[in-house]
Amino acid sequence: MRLSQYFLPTLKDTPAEAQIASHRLMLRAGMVRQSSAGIYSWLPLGLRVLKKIEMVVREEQNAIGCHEVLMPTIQPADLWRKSGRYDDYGPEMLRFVDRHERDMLYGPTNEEQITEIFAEAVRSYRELPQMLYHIQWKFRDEVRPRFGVMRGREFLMKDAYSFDLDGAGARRSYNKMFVSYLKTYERLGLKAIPMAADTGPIGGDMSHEFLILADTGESEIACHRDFLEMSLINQSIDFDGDLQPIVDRFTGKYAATDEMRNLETEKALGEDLVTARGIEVGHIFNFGTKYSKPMGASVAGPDGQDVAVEMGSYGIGVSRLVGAIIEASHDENGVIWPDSVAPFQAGIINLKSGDGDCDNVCEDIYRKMRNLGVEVLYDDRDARAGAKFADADLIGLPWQIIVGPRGVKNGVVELKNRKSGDRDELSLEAAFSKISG
RNA sequence: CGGGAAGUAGCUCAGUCUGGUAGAGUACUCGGCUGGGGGCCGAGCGGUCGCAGGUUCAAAUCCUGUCUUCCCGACCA
Repeated sequence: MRLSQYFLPTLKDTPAEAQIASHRLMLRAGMVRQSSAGIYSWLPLGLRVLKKIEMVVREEQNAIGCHEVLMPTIQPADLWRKSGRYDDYGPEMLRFVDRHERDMLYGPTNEEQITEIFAEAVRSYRELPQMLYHIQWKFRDEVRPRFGVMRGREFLMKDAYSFDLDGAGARRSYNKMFVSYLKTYERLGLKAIPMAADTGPIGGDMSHEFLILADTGESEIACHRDFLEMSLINQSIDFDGDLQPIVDRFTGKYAATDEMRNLETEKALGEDLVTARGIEVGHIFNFGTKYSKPMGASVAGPDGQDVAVEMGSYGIGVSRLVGAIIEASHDENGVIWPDSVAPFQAGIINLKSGDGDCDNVCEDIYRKMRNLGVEVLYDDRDARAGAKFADADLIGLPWQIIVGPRGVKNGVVELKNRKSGDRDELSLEAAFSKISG
């Protein structure tokens, strides 16, 4: 992409309404613009990041045999009356009436919708287990939206739903999702820690929140030091095998959100206790037959008797992750994207646009990188070097190829790594191999 | 929903206390000089001062109402 032809309205000043780092940087980097409180438009750069996160999430869901669907944003109130939640949900649910005087709502979540779809289609235990997910915009009319896209009213969420014949099956589905989430967050460059969550009236130990650590997190958390070292990266996981050992490993040590903390346990941990601030980026939940019973989602079991299916739901806040990743990874100059979600893998900074030699070298690099399939943003604007550096750092290009008269004369380019700040003078070939490497 | 703050040029803000021709920086346009970390000089463009009432000869400024946004708290299946 040539920057001179792109739509990237970066800001030097921080708009007054933005207080926290991710909100400030998303506005300054031209990723989003606020429409009204908690509702945002996504501009090209922000949308690229959103789509990349979405893609990672999608791939990991597909990898465990969860099938993608797409349910509507608008749902009929009757659906929610069936589950009893129409009255329970409160003013967070945006309700309205269509032209035929039917009560409608903008979905804050989709348990009812998916349960109806499932109930209508599945009759036999032989068709179980089943897992379905979608990535869709939701709306919750928060009393007080804040933190930019992290606590918006309209937000993009991946929500998945599992259907099993019995508790043991539900546990297997839950474990699949649990491990899948660990992988997903690692791929997104995040350290996510699963923490036991309040299961409300359902009870049991089958609910976890996934929190990432960031100094500006919304709540205080505490966990065992070992969590900082745990990783699944480079491990091939057999999702059809027994996942309980992995789940046990990630739930065996102490980890608690604000309201779940136990001071005695923490005292006993001593030096091994870590306290930090966290941002919730996912929540998985087993709720048994809470929806399947009232919504009539039952199947014929092996004995021919109908049984209500055991269900679970599994959410990842996709749009929230954009902000969360920035909170976890930025400096005073701008965003530092993990490679997997960076809007562009590399940038070319032409320090002297209009200079024949510099232009030629940049064009050459630009063409070659595109041929190699590298997503590259070429800053071909007629702007000062300083302005180009500032924008490149602001939007967080992981690799920056800096082309100036000095290097061109010597047949080298300068390669800067956004994260480390390291700058090396290299041949073009060497730079390419570093970027792709 | 309780408490607090702010709405003036695209953006960041001054001016409001003490009423009297609408300001600065930045961005943008044009010209010139520049060219390795958000340049310099000059000339321009750009504002129903959130909105509605009221007081006054006169309101960005005082009064009343209202809308919007932000912050703290409560809330966040």
